Amino acid sequence: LTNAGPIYLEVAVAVPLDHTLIYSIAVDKAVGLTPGVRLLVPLAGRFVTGYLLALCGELPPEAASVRTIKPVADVLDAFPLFPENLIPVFRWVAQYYQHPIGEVIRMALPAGLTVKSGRRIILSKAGRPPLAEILASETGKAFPWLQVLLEKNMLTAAATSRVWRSQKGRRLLEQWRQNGWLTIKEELSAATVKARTEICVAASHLDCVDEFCDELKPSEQKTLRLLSRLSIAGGGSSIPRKDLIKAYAGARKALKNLEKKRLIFFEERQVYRDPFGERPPFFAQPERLTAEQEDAVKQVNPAISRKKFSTFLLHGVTGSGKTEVYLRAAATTLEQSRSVLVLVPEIALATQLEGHFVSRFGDRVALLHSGLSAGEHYDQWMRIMTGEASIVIGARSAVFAPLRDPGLIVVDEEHEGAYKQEEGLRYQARDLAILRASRQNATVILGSATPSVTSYFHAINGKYQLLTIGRRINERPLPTVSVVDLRKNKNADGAPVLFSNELLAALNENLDRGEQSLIFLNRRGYADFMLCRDCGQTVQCRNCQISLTLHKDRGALLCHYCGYTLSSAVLCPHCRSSNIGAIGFGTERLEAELGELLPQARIARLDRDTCVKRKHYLAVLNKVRQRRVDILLGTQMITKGHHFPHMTLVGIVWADAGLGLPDFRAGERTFQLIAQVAGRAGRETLPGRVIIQTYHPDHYCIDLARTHDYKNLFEKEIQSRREVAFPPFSRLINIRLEGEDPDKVRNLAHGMTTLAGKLCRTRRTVDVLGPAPAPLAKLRGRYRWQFLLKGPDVETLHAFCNRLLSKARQTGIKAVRISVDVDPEHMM
DNA sequence: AGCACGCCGACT
DNA sequence: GTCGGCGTGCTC
Repeated sequence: LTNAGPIYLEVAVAVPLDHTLIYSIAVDKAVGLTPGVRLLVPLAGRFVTGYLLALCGELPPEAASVRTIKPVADVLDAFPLFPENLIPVFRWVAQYYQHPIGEVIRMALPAGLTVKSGRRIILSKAGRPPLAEILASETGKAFPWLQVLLEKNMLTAAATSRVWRSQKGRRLLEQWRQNGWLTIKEELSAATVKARTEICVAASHLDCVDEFCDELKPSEQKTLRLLSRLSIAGGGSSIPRKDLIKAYAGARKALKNLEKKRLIFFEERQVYRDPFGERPPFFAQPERLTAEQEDAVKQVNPAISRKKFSTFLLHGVTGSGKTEVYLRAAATTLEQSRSVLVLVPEIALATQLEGHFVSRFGDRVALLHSGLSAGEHYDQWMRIMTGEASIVIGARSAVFAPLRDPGLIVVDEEHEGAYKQEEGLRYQARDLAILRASRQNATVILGSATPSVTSYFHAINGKYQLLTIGRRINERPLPTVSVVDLRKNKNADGAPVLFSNELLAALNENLDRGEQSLIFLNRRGYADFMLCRDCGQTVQCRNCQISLTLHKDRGALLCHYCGYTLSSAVLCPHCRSSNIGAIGFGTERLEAELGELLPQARIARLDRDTCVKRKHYLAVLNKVRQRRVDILLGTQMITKGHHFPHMTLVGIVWADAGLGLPDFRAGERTFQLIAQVAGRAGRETLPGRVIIQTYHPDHYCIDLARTHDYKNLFEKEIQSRREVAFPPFSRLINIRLEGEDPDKVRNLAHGMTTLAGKLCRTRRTVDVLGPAPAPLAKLRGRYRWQFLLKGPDVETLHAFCNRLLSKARQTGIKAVRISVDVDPEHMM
């Protein structure tokens, strides 16, 4: 380098800033610095984590106006955490979803890697304050944390940060420091996740162990032989010390001696925590493919070999063997020395697919999902980053997996709502999969038995290539579906029933035959709500104004949105009556009632309440597989991905539960749900049967689900979308306002909508819908309003949205938080 | 986010 | 008059 000026770095800081910042670093410190490493950078009087995006030799023009370019404080990584070619993807995501880029990167990376500066209070040994005296005084009452300080002699970083935030607390601390009573230690909050290492042993001369043995003690001989045997079996790699000691207790001492004699040496090696927990079941490769599978593979594989971006929609009925197509495509991709990313909608779901991939590709598979501990997540991430794992299976956030060169991205069950993140960065992982593939010249396979209307629309219009598998493996017929009208099923006092006579009779028959049944309900908890039988009011959450759900296990009423909990032994909050009871139904109530109706049946329940632990979930599924369960009862969770050969009956308790939701996709969702549950019935040699209970037997979604008629459902839905110009005929942005003052929020919502209306008149292409109170009008103590922007494409909407927000900011936005949801899926 | 700066009410 | 509350704007 001719000039010795500093190197400038473009850094995305992990705070809500919508642009990147420029820092400097001395040339000698920049040696080997690559984009993708974390940096510690000064920002407004503190230190925060930043991600290095780019290096440049001279000051970029956009930073010319900056008063002082600060030098980075530290380089936190020796190796990058993500490949450089992901950076354009991060930039795109930040732009498209209108989210700060540093936050985008932070959420893409494994949790626990963000460092920032903090403070800790330590009481001095000398010159102690008269604490006991102070505690009894006014000061003591004002600062309850003084008690902790007296007992422990220090405060944790978290506690200190709380004290520091209040001016009074800060002032007190500063004063005490001047008195010499305490020290305020400025330190970095340690990153919570680190690589785990273990000590491994390797022999210095592996091939001639016997030569040395004569001069060694028996224990040393034995240890050396054991080491050489294991080492050869492991392909010459070093062996964990603990494994040797486990195999031969005398190895501990012998190893020390052997090291002194220079016959072995120790090394520290990074180990990966095993995320699989229980090993997934083994699946053999099928001998042959069906004609339709063959056809799909023949179209996908050449596309993968071409190494150009292309998207396939694989529409295959349940049980048609889509997984085998994924596996063949994955094998082809690996042959090209490229890697594979497989997205699945939920953690629980991964097991089945994971089993197939592990059976076929062994330890080249890495798993990424929220069920992993922070350490496991980090380990998997690093296995992917180093290229040790070339196949990644993961939930939503795995779309950011640090694969250098993905050649294939599979999105299984692409219609699933779980691909949309509904908090913070509101991204659609399926859409991002396609975007990432387009940037990295990869092939995408979107797989589903019930594709989203939008994806299918793109497929028949040539944007994607449509692959259809209409027949199930071995020509197994689809289950017969019957619909039961719940309106005609009431018990003696006119109350609705949970189990119609038809469903009960079928359950009984199945029990007699020794076959398994599945009962599906789209609800959680014991009951929907508590109803006062005197005044007719329900018990609602005081924060969210929605009905509380009764959990009999805990004897508690629970708000499923904010977690507010109340004892279930309540009086009516409106009229103080004690004549109050549960109404509606959830899985717990179903379980209880079913237990009474069919006392001889072995019943198991799976829903999010029982599924917090993945281990428990796997154990229940195993019980079902081993036929130690007659009836499996559950929510969404049980609707997909599993394969139970003896499950021949599926009952859907209340099929139209979702039809009333304020959502233009409600019809599509209901159909998908029914079709997915029905697909669980009769997947092996036994024929399957489905019974749908509903209050709307004539609704087209229910009727078309009965006849497994996806094409017709699509036609009906696309027709109505066209009429009202909803996606895919337009794009949407939902703007949410929330704040503690209901009037301020409502006024701003109206003000912004009026403003948007005025802007519309100049730009005819955008429509404004609303404002309306959000369906959850009050959540976590905050009032919420929203309005929709509808336009021909996202670019137009972005531009419109930016103008609207900047105009609104000029007028003033006070005490209201505005968040933007691009391509909203749920209007909650 | 979280820090500095700046503007208003309640105290010495 | 100052102290301390919180609201606004900027961070390289």
